[in-house]
Amino acid sequence: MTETSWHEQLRARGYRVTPQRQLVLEAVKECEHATPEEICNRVRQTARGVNISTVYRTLELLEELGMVTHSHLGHGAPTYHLASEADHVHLVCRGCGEISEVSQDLVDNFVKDLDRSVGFATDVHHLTVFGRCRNCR
Amino acid sequence: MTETSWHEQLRARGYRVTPQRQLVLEAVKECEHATPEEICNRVRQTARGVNISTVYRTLELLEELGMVTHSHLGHGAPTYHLASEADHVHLVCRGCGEISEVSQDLVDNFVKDLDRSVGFATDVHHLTVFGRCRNCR
DNA sequence: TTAACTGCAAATAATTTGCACTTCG
DNA sequence: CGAAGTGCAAATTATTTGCAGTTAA
Repeated sequence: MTETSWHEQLRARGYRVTPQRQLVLEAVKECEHATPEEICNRVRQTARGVNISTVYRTLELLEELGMVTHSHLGHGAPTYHLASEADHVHLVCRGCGEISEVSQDLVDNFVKDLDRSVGFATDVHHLTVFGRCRNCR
Repeated sequence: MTETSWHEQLRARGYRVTPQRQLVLEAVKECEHATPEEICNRVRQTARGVNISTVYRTLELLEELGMVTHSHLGHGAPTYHLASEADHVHLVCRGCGEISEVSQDLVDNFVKDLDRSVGFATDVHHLTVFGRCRNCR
């Protein structure tokens, strides 16, 4: 999505382009897998800060617009990342806590099976698999 | 697991068998997919109540013993169920919110693929798939 | 008897909300 | 100008913790 296109997308829906929204989106781009808190801190490193409430409200909006998605990678807060870069599935190791990513190809068959057998359309972007990595099993 | 065997399992590890622990386990059995809060309320319908802290502490213990597991089925609190009945994977529909279950056979291939390609041992009991069900897609 | 357990109240963490003030368009 | 957005502080929700009193073994 180009810079101007998401601005227009916002305006078309009656939303406004504000510095806060631009900063939050920037922060999501820069630090993949960031919690709302982390995004807030990141933005605060710039001249202009943002309030944590605004971060939550903005992430909700950006998610509604389909620009970002979130995953639950552990017990704590969810992590956000660009939807356009969410072409992978997260593997979370319960042993060392490491988060790795595998390409979507690996889940294609699984997704097809779910569709065929129960008509379920999987949201692959939101798929997180818990278990143990090669080193910890 | 038999009634006595888990009592022994507790004692063998220096833990005690208390009425609260028995009641919480009962509640988990009775209401599948219950949050800690719901479990607490369930137990409170009996003569003896339990404190919510005790519910949390007990669930943690039972999970450590491998008797219960939990899933994150939505934004709220996690839901607990018997490990022995966790032979299924949860599908959560973003449209109607319905939670359905599919047998583990369906994910077998996926699990094998993950193992083969990256050596990851999937915890199938904890796998939750978000998406849209047949009616809502 | 005594270490483990529980209840209670207070602390923490994550998130949401009401409202007065600010700003984009 | 006026509706949309923001900051701030207070409210909520989910969970954890310290501690003094209780209980299983």
